[in-house]
Amino acid sequence: MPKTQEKHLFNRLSAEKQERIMHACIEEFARAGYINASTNKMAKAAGISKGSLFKYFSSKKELYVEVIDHILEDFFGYVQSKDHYLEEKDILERLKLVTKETYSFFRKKTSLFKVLMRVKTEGKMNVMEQLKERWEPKVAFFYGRFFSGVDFSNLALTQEEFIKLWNLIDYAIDSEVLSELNGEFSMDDLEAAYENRLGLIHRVLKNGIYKKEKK
Amino acid sequence: MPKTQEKHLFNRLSAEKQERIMHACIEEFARAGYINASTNKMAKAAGISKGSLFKYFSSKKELYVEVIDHILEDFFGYVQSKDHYLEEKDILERLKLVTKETYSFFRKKTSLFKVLMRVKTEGKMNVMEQLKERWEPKVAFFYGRFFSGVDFSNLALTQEEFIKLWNLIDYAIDSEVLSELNGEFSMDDLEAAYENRLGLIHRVLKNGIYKKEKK
Amino acid sequence: MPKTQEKHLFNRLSAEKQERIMHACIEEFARAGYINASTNKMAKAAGISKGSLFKYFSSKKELYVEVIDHILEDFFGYVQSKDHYLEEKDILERLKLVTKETYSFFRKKTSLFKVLMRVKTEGKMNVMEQLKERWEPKVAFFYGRFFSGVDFSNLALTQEEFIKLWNLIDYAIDSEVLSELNGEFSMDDLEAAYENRLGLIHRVLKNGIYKKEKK
Amino acid sequence: MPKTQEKHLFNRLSAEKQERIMHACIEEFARAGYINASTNKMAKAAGISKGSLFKYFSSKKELYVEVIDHILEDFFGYVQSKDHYLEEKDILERLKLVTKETYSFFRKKTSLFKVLMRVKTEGKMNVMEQLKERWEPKVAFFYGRFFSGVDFSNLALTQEEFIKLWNLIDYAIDSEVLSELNGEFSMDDLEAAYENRLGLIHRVLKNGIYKKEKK
DNA sequence: CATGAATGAGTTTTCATTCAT
DNA sequence: CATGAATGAAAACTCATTCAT
Repeated sequence: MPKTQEKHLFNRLSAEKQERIMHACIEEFARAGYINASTNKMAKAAGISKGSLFKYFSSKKELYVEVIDHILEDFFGYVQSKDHYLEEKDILERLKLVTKETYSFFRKKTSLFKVLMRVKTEGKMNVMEQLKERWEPKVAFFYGRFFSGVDFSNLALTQEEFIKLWNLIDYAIDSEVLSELNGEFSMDDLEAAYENRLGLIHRVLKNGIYKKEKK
Repeated sequence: MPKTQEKHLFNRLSAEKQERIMHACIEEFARAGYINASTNKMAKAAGISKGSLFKYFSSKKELYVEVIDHILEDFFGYVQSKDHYLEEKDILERLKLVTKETYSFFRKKTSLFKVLMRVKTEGKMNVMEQLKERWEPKVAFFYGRFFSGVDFSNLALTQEEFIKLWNLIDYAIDSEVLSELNGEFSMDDLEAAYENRLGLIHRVLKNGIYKKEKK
Repeated sequence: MPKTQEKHLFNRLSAEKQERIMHACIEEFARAGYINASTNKMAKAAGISKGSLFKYFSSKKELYVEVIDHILEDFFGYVQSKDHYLEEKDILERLKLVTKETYSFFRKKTSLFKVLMRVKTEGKMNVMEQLKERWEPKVAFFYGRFFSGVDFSNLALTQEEFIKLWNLIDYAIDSEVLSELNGEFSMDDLEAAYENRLGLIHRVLKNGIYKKEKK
Repeated sequence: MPKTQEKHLFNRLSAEKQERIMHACIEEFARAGYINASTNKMAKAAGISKGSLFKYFSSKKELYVEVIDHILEDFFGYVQSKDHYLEEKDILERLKLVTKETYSFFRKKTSLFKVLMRVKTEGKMNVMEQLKERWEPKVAFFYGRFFSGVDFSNLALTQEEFIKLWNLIDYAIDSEVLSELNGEFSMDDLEAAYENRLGLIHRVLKNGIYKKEKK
């Protein structure tokens, strides 16, 4: 008795087909957001029938969850593979390196980025509930890696507090950027908007998060 | 004799009815955001006909603008009336006082808060254009007040930078709170979520925004 | 006991007011046609309330009938006052003169003309039934005048046949002109379109389509 | 194997269903004209859902174009199949024959006739633009046939003038008939109304309105 | 298993008509 | 008598989801 029977129908498809479908769905969600995204267009773009799409994912909402999960899998996989930042011991410098990697990942995958930003916006829908279950362990693992080897002795914040702060910063920048950039934006626009804010934030963080130099 | 003749049809309704309609619309916009809000549901909830709703507001977009304007008017009016914070000269302490007033205003008006949070993220729609015209002068006036009498000589940030930072903080907290609290949330939840973050932020700001003491 | 009690409420209004209302209605019907004409706009343009408009005319349809009647009254009155054409004894020449007078009447009253043309188009509605009752006697009277003194001895058609032919010509030109000119048209456009066709028609009326046998 | 894959969804339906839908739409357009025709009523009458109707035809406008195209296809196909009139060399006699065939076609299809009459008068809408593209080549082909073998040497009109005249006659009769017959009319009524006018018209076309001068 | 035609409740908006004041 | 706020049926059109083939 194989225990794959509980698995999604979708997962039994060939990798190529899975990727094709995911790609089509991501593009559509990125283009239009959850509500306005058309499952019809997705099916057409993926070259499958509407019927099949709803066989693979029982509803639009579930599809959304899977799409986001797929993106996160992709992203965390990438970040994990780039761990040269671990050599940098200063936490702020390490943060800058990770941010840079994040850019370089999303630069070629703008659609993924758009979908993720939209998720935050469309928070309400209880989609989020289902997402968190999957999201959190991955995030926890990532944080574990990020902080490994960091010396907290000269920091005024605990690791937990630093994470909380980091989340806030992400949210802040994403949201503000999202409301500044109108719908259509290039990754260049995006990076410019980021740079605009990150300098200030880092300056504030620097003179705040470290213990006051004595004397 | 005021010349109300040119005023909106809506404004001629009894205060009770105006409030009933506004309330219904706010609840619906809070629940679903601009795009998904249903004018049908609003009319039904307000106990008026679809026809009447569109007599009062010529389109869904205009309705949205008026609703938000209504909320802001309400909010800024309240904040303005509470200006004891001006006595506090330290900017961070002053910020805390203002934030506290903000809480106490929105505590009883969770829906207003939700609508405003959504506005920020629905940037795209050209509704925003019309909103900005009305919004910005009010915001500018508010900032003018907030900074009056503040001594910048011991601050490492310009007023402009401070505003930018403040905006980021607002966005950060709003967004994170929004995605943390699922749809239905009490103002207690909200305040708890805020407190959770504000303490940390203020601590970081404190040791960062002031010039390093020499010696 | 005055017998005005059966009369329309409308007819008891001052001549000035009647004219003001009629004018507003005509302009609106001319602008938009029966279906799309807005009774709201009429009332507003006439400076009366919607309620009053529907007191004066029990429905939009009845209003339409009255408006058309008003126009025809106006037109037939004018044509009657210009009877110099009676001096011309040749029927075709007389017809040309009358056509010319028709132009000169409508040139200053394009809206009246538009309404009349539209009536023909929107034939179906049983508005027509009610109209005919009023229309026909006036038309009969007009025809009586038109033919007075005409020598039928050299005509191959009876008076009745000539009238039938005349009607056909009017319909033909109006309809074709209407479908050629797109909604918005000046009286110049209109006259040009007419001239374009009338020459041919007169030639055929005069001689038929075959060449005259020589000799 | 014809490559029908690019064809309309509508064309893939069973002939019976296509006919049922077309019939319902034609009846509705005939009843109410383009603007007032209700797509809801059409769907209901055809026994299909609103959704399906808009799957088959992407908009009301497109539906209208297709309906008219359908009628014209039908009509021109019929006329083409009946070309015995080509044996008649006199143009007026040939015209009579064609007119007779036209009757016999529309006798059983009154609604088709009504729709076509309405099209002519609803000139304004830019629907017409799309229609002309399809209509004109068919009409041109038909005229080409009609005049083939006709001797113009004894005609006082050019072919172009004759066509213009013919159009006028069509418009005249259609319009007058339309306004005479109120909404509901049988094809018998129609033919009677036609006969009533055509005899006169042909007489005038032949000789003009004046008696022939004695030689 | 895959398909895609069919569905119908839903959307925003309009406007002739009524009726309480 | 005059008013004009209120009504609600109707319009064209969309789209996630189902189910017979």
